[in-house]
Amino acid sequence: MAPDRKTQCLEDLRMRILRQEIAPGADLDEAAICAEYGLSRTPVREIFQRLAGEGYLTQGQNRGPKVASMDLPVMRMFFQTAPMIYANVARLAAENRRADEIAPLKATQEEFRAANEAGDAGSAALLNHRFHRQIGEMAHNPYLLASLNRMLIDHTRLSQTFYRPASEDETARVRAAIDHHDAMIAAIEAHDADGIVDLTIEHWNLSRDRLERFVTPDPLPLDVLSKEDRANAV
Amino acid sequence: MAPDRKTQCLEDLRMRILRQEIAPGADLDEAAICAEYGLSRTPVREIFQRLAGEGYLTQGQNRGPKVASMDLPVMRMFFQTAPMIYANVARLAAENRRADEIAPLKATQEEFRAANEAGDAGSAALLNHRFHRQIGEMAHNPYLLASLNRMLIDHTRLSQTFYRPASEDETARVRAAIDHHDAMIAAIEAHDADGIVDLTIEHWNLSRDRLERFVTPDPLPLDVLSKEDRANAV
DNA sequence: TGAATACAGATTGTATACATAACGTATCCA
DNA sequence: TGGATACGTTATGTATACAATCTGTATTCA
Repeated sequence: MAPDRKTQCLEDLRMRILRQEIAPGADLDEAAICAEYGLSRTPVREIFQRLAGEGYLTQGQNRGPKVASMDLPVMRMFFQTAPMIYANVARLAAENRRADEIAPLKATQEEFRAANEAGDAGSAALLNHRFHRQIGEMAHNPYLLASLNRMLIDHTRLSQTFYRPASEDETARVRAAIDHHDAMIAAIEAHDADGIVDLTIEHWNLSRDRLERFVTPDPLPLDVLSKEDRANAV
Repeated sequence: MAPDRKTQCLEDLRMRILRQEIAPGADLDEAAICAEYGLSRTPVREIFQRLAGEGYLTQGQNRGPKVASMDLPVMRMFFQTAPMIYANVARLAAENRRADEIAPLKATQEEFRAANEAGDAGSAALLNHRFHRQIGEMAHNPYLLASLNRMLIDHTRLSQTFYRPASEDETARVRAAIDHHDAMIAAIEAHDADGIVDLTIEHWNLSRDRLERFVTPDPLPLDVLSKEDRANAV
């Protein structure tokens, strides 16, 4: 069916951007995507418009779409803004959630847990994204949801770099994140607004630590490279 | 030129929605707009996509675009969320504004002042919108800007109902709002973050009072309608 | 040699024709 | 008379052809 291919294309692009399979700043080849999904230009361009509206892409005049960049000033804003948005969204979710929204959240969490146990880092990051987006929807606040969704795009893209196979230390952090999610579900279900704010801050701090650890890793030992090695290294 | 008509159409639609010339919840007639602006369906549909991304419209499957509605639950969220977003955006604007962004803001403010002095309520509301959007851009925070722009859409639409010719009392409030803007410009220019937060909260409180006054007006005097009048009134 | 310009190819924007799906209406049958 | 169904109309989605714009390259002239 035609609409299936279109939906497929839309979701694929979102996923490929979130997984950094298409890098920030890269521009998309309209013709190639048309060919890949067997769609004509019209629906593909519509998809681009939509993704631009969601913050995945940027579009210039007479210029192909580019994947939204993640430069330093924006990253600073990300770290500055995230806790406020996350905490407020979480509070509203606990206050305003509907009963029928709990089950889908739990389902996502189980998939998230399974992906982590299977060591599938890419899927885990995507499921983490879905988990937090679902909480965002439970807040029933369209204004904050707009911010949240944009933050999650960048958060997930950043995560791609560190959800990958890692040390024993990192596995412990992943386990902690999973536990946070479980506790957050319970708090939302119990309408515990204050509880989920604390949990969210804690969860954010964990995530921020991992991100910072990636951005500023331990420096290389100073004496590892001999003079010859450096000469060969270019 | 063709791109002119397209830009014109885009901006006209934004304006007509903000002024409530097209009511919340109303659906747009694609064919009529094509005819009105001499455009084919393709660019018009592109405009719809764009406006949907910005939050002016909502689009369903196999269903024409509708102007974003403003129902009670969303309005509650509006009042709950606005001060937080406005205050934080203002703070960031004071911290991050570039020198060349001050002049355009002042220009808008002068237009705003002129529109108010001319008694042009509709234009004043639109210029107020532009003023606050410019502050949003000066924050250089794409995440919060997404929230802010959505808030401003609804804020401006709500304003339409009360910027109209009013009592002496109301003119005083308009003057206060203008003064706030002047003070806000000065604070941003001086990088006075704390100052602009206070100003923004004050400005919001003024706006909120006017909105609440409109939503819950003074009740009619109980003894005005005689029994006969009431009989005729239905 | 260097810069400017003109051209060719590719990319993006627009118009139109066609396909498909939703909607209202009228007709038919129980 | 009530409801259901079939049909025609309208509206929405898609494909394709054409127009305009941009980009890189080669050629020309100072």
